[in-house]
Amino acid sequence: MAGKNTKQKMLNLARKLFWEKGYNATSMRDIAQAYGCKPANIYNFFSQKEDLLYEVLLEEMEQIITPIAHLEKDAQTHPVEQLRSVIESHLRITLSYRRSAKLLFDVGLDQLPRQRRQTIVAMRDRYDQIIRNIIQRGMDLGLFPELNKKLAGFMIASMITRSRLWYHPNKGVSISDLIEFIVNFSLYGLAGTKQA
Amino acid sequence: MAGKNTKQKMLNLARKLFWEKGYNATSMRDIAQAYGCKPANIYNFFSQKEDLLYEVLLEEMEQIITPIAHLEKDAQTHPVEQLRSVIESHLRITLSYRRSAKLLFDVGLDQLPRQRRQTIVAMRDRYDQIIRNIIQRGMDLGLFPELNKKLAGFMIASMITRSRLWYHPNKGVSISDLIEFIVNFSLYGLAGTKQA
DNA sequence: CAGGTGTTAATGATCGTTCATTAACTTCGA
DNA sequence: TCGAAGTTAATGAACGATCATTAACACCTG
Repeated sequence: MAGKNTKQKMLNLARKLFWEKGYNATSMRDIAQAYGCKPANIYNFFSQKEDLLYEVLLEEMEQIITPIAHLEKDAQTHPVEQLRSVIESHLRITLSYRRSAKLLFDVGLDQLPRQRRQTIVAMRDRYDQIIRNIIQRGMDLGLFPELNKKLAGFMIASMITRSRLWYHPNKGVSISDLIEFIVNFSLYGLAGTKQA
Repeated sequence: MAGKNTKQKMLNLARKLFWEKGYNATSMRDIAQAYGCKPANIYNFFSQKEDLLYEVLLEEMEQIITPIAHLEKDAQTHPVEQLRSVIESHLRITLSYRRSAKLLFDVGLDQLPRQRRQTIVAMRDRYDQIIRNIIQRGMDLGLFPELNKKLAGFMIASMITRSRLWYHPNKGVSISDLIEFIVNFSLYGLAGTKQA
């Protein structure tokens, strides 16, 4: 009855702890204690610790990609508006666990076996591709000069991803402010950067 | 006799392993094996594993800051040239261990006790301050509009830092190319971003 | 001989995981 | 409707592995 609920609850606690303390630094005992049970009990719902990590990373990527998947091939919307959508969506998800200061993603990927890692990496690649497509459309419209799409995409993603490390709310900069800042910075950066 | 040499050699191997595998994933056995000795032997030169980490992070920060320390108060050089210096210096050091894919810095800081962590963080803050000062000079000269220096500094540092994760040489983009790209991207981003 | 360098072995801690067992609750056939 | 059977969730204890670290002891060189 409460089964599905229990599992999701455990997963949520694991996600919280993973982000706060890192994957390896979070023990099954930690997760059990947070839930209020014994470590062994978690194995009724997840067969390995790694399963928890995998589901966390998978859900994270799905949250990031789903809202912008339609931008993969969208010749209608203005590229600038598309870029704003991507940045806003990604940044809001990134900062939704504001308390955390760990880049779970970077470290956690290595803990997964090859197949699972490839699944996640494929999603990340798809994210990168969406950004590059948008930039390409901007170039086609003459909004940006010819430039290296890959590099530009990495720059934008880097600014978003690392904000998790330094951003704190209630310091005069709202998330909306930050979105606006990165959008502007990116647009002008793109517009001015003429290089392969 | 070979004492100083031995210690430095161990430290270099530890640095290499820390960057490649991460701090916690690197055991004293790993370091000992890399050097060709037993784990206990390392304790003749370092009293704790943490000492190795501390020295690695300290040297890293010194390498980053020393070449640009004079830019903290330099009213002579053109701000654009100053920014280029910072980006070039930081990026070259960041990519000097190209093989590594771990952001040792982010994860490693938490492993240090408060005082040591504060030492490192103070150096990082000083780095941030240098960038902000440069941006301020650019604003004073009217090169950039009034903008949030902190945010802008974080953006630039983020692009540099994360390049360690994705950059691979021999893929058509040289380090010089990348420097040029980030400099341009930053300059135009700064020039166009009018926001607090 | 003295001291820096090495070895072997052990310590205590923590980790992920497994196991047998139990309690509560649901299901279902007679 | 009653009770056997099955399922789910929780428990405490233990296993084997690995970790950083230390102690006791040998070696070699000056």
